[in-house]
Amino acid sequence: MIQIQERKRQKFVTKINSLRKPVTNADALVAQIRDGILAGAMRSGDFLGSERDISENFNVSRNTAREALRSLAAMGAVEIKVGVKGGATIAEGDVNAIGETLAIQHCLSEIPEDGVLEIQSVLEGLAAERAAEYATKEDIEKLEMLLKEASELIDDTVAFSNSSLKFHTAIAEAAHSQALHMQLNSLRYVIWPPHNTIPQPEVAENVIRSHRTLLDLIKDRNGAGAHEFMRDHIEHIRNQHRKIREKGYLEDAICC
Amino acid sequence: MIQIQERKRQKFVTKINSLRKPVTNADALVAQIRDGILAGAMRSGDFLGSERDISENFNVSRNTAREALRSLAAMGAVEIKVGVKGGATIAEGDVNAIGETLAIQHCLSEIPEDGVLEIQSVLEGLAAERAAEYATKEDIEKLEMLLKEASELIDDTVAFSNSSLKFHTAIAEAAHSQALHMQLNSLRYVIWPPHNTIPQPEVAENVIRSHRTLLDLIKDRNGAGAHEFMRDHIEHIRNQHRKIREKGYLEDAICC
DNA sequence: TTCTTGAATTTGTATCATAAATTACCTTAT
DNA sequence: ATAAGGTAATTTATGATACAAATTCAAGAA
Repeated sequence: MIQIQERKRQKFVTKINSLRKPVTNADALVAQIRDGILAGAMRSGDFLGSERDISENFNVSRNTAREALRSLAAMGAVEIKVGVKGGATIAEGDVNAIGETLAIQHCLSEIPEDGVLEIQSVLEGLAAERAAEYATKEDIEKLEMLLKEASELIDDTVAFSNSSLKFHTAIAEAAHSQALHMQLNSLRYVIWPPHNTIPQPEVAENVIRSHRTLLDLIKDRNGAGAHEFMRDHIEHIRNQHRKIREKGYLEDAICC
Repeated sequence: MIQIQERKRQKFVTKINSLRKPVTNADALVAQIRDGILAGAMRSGDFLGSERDISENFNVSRNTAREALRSLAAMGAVEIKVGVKGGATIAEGDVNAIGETLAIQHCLSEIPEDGVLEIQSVLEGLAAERAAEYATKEDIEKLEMLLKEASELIDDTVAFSNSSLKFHTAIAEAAHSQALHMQLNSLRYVIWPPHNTIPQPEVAENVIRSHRTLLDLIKDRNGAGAHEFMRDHIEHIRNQHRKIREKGYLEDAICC
């Protein structure tokens, strides 16, 4: 059943709400459950009951309850299961949950991609440094494996690009900072998709060499070196994107 | 009316979808409109029609169409208006749209706040640097105004804290990087709320002095100086949070 | 002109009904 | 006793209909 009494962060919550219009019943229901999560009164795995339970507890129709649950599901706040023991439960945290939403916002805001790459440069640099400090044996093995995989895919542009992307993601994971991982994960959705092709295998080989150097720096526990190298790596990509925007084409091809 | 034929970024979209379960009709509808946005086929202001139009175009019930629109609205992808010329339109980008979702994910993921502050330190440092480079006369005036406002609110802890938060936000705006603004805006929701009280007016005066110095550096167009000062400023806060976690209390009080 | 009023449209909400998915339990056969 | 399979119960997914509330717009009154 649903019980929301605690309101530790009432003021914060009020502030968020003031930005919206809490007019409809469905919105009010969303707000109440959202606040319960933000206040810590509801945690991952807590069972909210079936749609029928919720609609009765809040004195709304099942439709309204369903709409509220759809909103919460879109935010990654609840998970909904069908069947006998089904219903809504507070979801587990998911570093990918905001990726979609952020990608949409970037599209609709027409945010200059140079600004995104600037942030990516800074954050990936930090990630490389932390990876050099905190990477486990398993992290290193995974990075070696991905590097090997990429070198075998050097002629398949799409597969190579995806593998290369996984390499960057693995570095973010090796940094062992969930916050960093989540932020980078969302930024990646914004930049990579449109330009993830690599026309020439020579370029791919350059990428492999860069990644090789980076991984060696991480294995040497050279945090400052890894940081600087990664920043240069991303700044190189940033420059190529800049060239594309200015000239409309690119002779060198983009890489990861 | 709704027409989605273009699929420039089919591959990307497929990849996102593969993470989810596109089983229900409502989800399929969400996916189609989301893909339209990501592919650039739908832009802010485009009219999607009324719920009735949508339900007929997609051969689903009004209920299903409504649920899809609720999901899209939760992602900030559409805006819904009531009345004669009402219906759903593709929303304008909103730098605050992801704040709520991200805050929820941070809550549910129980992401260590030290990691968030580390990122904040890096990004706010960058923001201060860019602000020193790109701030307009209006930006400077706004910062001066906020600083004056804060100094008058020195005895009202809550109001002072909010004003101080606005100062940081204004710096992010003065950097004139939408990407930076959006990222910082979302991170702020995570950290500030629980600890936004300042017990002692002396501490508030320290804050004012720090912000004064920072603003002067920005006015002097000293990017490197502003960057370093802001990082120290945030790292100071980060250390105080660390003390709270270790000792369970804090003698100095937290500040912004 | 300006204001009011009312009709038309569209979302918000409720209720009822059916299909599909999932679980739990019971039966049956080996 | 145990495993297999089938059946019933629960719950979401979807659809249909109805009415209330909000909003727009235009016609008509002052």
